[in-house]
Amino acid sequence: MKLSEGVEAAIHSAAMLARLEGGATMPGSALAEAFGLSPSYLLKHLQALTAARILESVPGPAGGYRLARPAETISLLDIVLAVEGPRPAFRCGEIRQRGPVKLDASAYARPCNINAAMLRAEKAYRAALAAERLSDIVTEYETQGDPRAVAASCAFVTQRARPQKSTATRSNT
Amino acid sequence: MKLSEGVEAAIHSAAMLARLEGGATMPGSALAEAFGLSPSYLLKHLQALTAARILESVPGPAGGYRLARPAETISLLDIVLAVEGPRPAFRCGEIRQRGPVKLDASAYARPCNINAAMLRAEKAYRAALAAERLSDIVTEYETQGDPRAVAASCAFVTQRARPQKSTATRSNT
DNA sequence: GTAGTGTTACTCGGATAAATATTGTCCGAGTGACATCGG
DNA sequence: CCGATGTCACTCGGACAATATTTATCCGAGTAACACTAC
Repeated sequence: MKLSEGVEAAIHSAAMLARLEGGATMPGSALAEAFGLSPSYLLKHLQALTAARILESVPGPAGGYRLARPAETISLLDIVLAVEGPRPAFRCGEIRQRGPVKLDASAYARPCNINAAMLRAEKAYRAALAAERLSDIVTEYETQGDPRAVAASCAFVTQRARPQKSTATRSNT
Repeated sequence: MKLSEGVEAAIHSAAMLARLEGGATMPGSALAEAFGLSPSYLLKHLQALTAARILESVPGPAGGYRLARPAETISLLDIVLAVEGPRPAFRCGEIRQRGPVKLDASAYARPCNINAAMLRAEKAYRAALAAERLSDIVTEYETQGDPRAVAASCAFVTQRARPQKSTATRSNT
């Protein structure tokens, strides 16, 4: 039972993107720099999130990624499934039928008890993941997190964010 | 989130061993044959279960494996942890500290919110797995399972089981 | 007939290769911003 | 001075290796049963 390493990066990226405002975007390279990851690899997971309709990608200069839905409607389960795939962790291979004893197919009509038990547990896992909303994660972080870390990440977001339609301050030339 | 293939084999093997009576044992080769698996590979997982004090191994002829504890005290969590390892699926790499922003270590004293959320969900998963006792699995199987399949597996167990101290029937000779 | 003894076959155990999935990297296509040129 | 246009740099997207984990296999150590021999 090993969870992909990229899940952590995906959740952190989504949490940072959730702090953007007004449809602003942030390039994947900035996210990779924020977490000390190789940009090319993080892109792979961001693409998976985009394919799952969790993120939106804006191409071109001043482009980047942005949440496709409000953070309130995104759960950790959505992110995990997008990165790891929708298949359950325990996949019953029906080894009970592979023995030397050959029975009629009707004898295996009932699902495997062991598979059912494992899926029950996994259902509880997914329910717990679904209960963890991205908005709660961000709120909890901004509220209970260390003020210095929050300020630093907020500054990073402000610095690297790309407004939706070049509303840049343009202080100088 | 992919669960090892051997977990299924381990649980099925444990469930079959739970149906033995009076300290009888069953060799790993019989278990492998029952599920159509390569004996050498199944042995690896049975060894893991033995190392975790879930199974007992009896060497020599007429030897084999046997539950080390009553089935009521064995949960699916025990088996999963024995095969997959005790480490949690989500392992926080503290990527929040790997960014270019260097803060004092005290800023990261509080645990990562994302890690905490993932561990909460995994805690629910483990609790659900711990609630699934091996004895319940076996009872449910014998009660609600297809009678033909139950009879066949019971016959297999009776045929391949090795009594504890050669109490063989010795009908002829 | 009984006890002792050597052999034998069967078991588990750990160390060793192959296959697969994950991780990491690279290059190409697309797009909007910017500078330049013309009116 | 304003607009159109061409160039460019930056972005994402998918295809290609390297590594780690999982899967599968083999060979060796140990043990108790079995057969044989001696008494």
